[in-house]
Order: sequence, then C-alpha cells, then structure tokens
Amino acid sequence: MAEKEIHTEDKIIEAAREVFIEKGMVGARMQEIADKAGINKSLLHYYFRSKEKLFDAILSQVIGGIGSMFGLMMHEDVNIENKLKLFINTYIEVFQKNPFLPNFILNEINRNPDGIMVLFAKAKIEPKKFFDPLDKQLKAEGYSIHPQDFMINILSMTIFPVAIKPILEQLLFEGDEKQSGSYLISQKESVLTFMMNALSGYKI
Amino acid sequence: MAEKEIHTEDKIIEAAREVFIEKGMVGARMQEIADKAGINKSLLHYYFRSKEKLFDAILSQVIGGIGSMFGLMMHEDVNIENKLKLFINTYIEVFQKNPFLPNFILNEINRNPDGIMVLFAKAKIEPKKFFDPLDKQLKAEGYSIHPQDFMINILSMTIFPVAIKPILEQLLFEGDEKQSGSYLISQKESVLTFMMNALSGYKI
DNA sequence: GTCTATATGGCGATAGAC
DNA sequence: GTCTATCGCCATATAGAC
Repeated sequence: MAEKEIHTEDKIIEAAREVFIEKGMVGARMQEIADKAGINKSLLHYYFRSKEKLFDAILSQVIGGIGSMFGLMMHEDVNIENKLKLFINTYIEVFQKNPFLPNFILNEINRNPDGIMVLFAKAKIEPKKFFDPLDKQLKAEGYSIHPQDFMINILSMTIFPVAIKPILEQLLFEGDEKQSGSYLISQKESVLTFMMNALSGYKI
Repeated sequence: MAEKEIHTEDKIIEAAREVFIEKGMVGARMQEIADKAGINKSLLHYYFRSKEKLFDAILSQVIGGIGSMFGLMMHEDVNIENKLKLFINTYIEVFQKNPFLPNFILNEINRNPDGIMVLFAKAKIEPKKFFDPLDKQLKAEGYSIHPQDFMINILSMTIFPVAIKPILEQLLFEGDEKQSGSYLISQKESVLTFMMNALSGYKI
C-alpha cells in the first residue's frame, strides 16, 4: 500500500467520522464527506464499496474506542470512589470533545441494535466479565447496590446531559447568564458527589 | 369540516406519529406513513403541504404532551419524595408505551435545537418558573442540592435506560435469562431508592 | 489513484381525472 | 376528498478516461 493511499484513506475516515457522528447514517451525505476530505465523491466508492461499508468502518472504530475505555477503567486496581472519578473524568472529557457522540450511539442503538451488539462482541465488551468483579468489589466495600443499577445510573448521569447539550444551558439558566456556559464542566464534581451520597445510603 | 376529513386527518396524524417517532425526520418515508394510514401518498400533501409541516405537527404534539406532564407534576402540593414517585411513575409508564420517544426527542434536540426551544416556549415550559419553586421546596425540606442537578439527574436516570432499551437487557443479563425482561419495570423502585439515598446525603 | 460524466433508483411533490 | 400518473431532484453508485 503506497504512502498516498494511506494518506487519502485516513482523510476519508476522518471526514466520515465527523459527518456520520453529527448527522447519523441516514442524514449523512457522501458529497459532504468527500468535500470535507478534499477529494472526489467517487473516490469514496473506490476505497469503500458503499456508504454502508464506510459507515460500518466508522461505527466499528467508535465502539472499539468505547470498549477500550471500559476495559481500561475496570482493570485498574482502585477502590470504587476512584473508579468513579476515573470514569467520570474520562467520559466527560471524551464527550466534550465529541458532543454528538452520545446521540450518534443512542441513535444507532435504536436504528440497528443487532449491529451494535455484534460490534460490542468484537470489541470484547462482555457484560458478565464486567459485572461479576464489580459486584464483588461493591460488596467488599460494603455497598449493597446491584452492579447493574450502579452502572446504568452512572452512565445515565454522564451521558444524558451531553445528549441534550444543544439546549441544556438554555433550559437550566434562561435569563441568568452569569451561570451559563459552565454546566458540563461543573458536572464532574457534582455527579461524583451525587453518586457518593447515593452510595453511602447503600452502605451496610 | 366534514366527518370524513376529521377521520382521515386523525389517521394521518396517528400514522405519522408512529413513523416519525420511530424513524426520525430524515429516516421517515411519506410512503410508509401513507401505507400505515391506509391512504394514498398524495393525500398527505393534500392535508399537510409538505413532509416538514407534517413533522412539525407531530413534534409540536409530542412536546406539548411533555409540557403538560411537567406542569402536572410540579403543581401538585406534595413533598419531594412523592413528587419523585409521581415523576418516575408517569415517565416510565409513558416511555414504556412509546419506547422510541426518548431517542426521537434526543435526536431532534441535536438536529434542530432552535425548533425544540420554540416549541418549548409554546408549550409554556419555562425553566425559571419551574426551578425557583423547586429550589425553595428542596431548601425547605433541608436538601442542599441545586435544583438543576436534582432535575438533570432524575431525568437522566429515567430517560437514558429507555433510550438504550433495544440492547439494555442483553447488556445487563447476557446468559442469565431468569432476570431478563424486567429491568425497566424494576426501575421504578430502584431509581426512587437511589434518588432518596442520594438526597439523604444532601440533608443538612 | 484520481478525476469527469453518467447511470439508476427513490423520494417529495404536483397535475389532473373522478 | 381521493385516486393514478408523472415530474424533478438528489443521492448512491458505476464507467471509463487519464
């Protein structure tokens, strides 16, 4: 594979990533991807046979990234509070750089759940291997909460606010500009506090 | 307006609601709406001039419904715990009947946030008039949490699980079928418990 | 590998008969 | 008010020159 090929393919992947994540599979246009990559539309079909195959490449990459984040966090040998800190910091940072990412994934979960599950398997995201140790650790530290509830709630509180970001601050601080523009930043601490407060209620 | 007109218009609205909510504005097809309504495609344009106008009618109706739910809950003269119960019960029930609703709204928030804000205003969803009394009540009952954090977190925990419903139970209970098929039902109690545990941590 | 030109199909929208 | 037929456009995809 020649130097030029790699260069072009990377430009396509990068452009496709941006467009697909912002517009979704049905909303994205091959023309827009080509423009953003600075190439011709038909080159997209030369490198990837179809729109769907290009989309699959992007989705696979996105899910892979999420999988490695999960793995990274959960293999650390730290207590629950620090796991939470690590998780919240990582996720909020990633989502702030890619504000359309949550909506993109949620959208795809509803549009084609089977495709998502296949990619989850490929990215070695296996619930059982994830929840069993988490369950053990929660119990060991004296928290009587189900690991599923723990996980879904923390995911909810970190992802949902980003998914409504375009209207979030208008909703929260309408006519109160001094507080505006900073909610997602203050999220890190407030969600951690909230989670720890909740957890202390489960302490045996 | 003749009897037949009303009948047809209602059938169109009903069909459009289903298709738009499941597929979104860009994914929906006028043909599919016509088929589901049992009429011809061109009748859609007779009653509503364009796809966009039909979509606006549906979106407006959906936002209106949400607005009236909000108003209903917050005007009740009950304590925080019962407000939470009311909120969780109402929302989970509505979303269980319309599992694609969360994704539909989140999608539209990212696709056209200004349109959403306009409809919020029309449905009289005004944050300030909502958060001020909530703030007062939280303080009166001794909880030192910001009303914005309170509201975003409860919204997150009720809406997010429904938004990932198509893969939720496969993720949580893979290879553990006896627990499958009931997560969103048990949500009601577990989220309430979680919220009350968290709130008790904010008690002064 | 990259381009221009074109084929192909589907969708929103309209015209016009009944 | 409802239908059939069709227009016009745009998006994906392909053919073929360079």
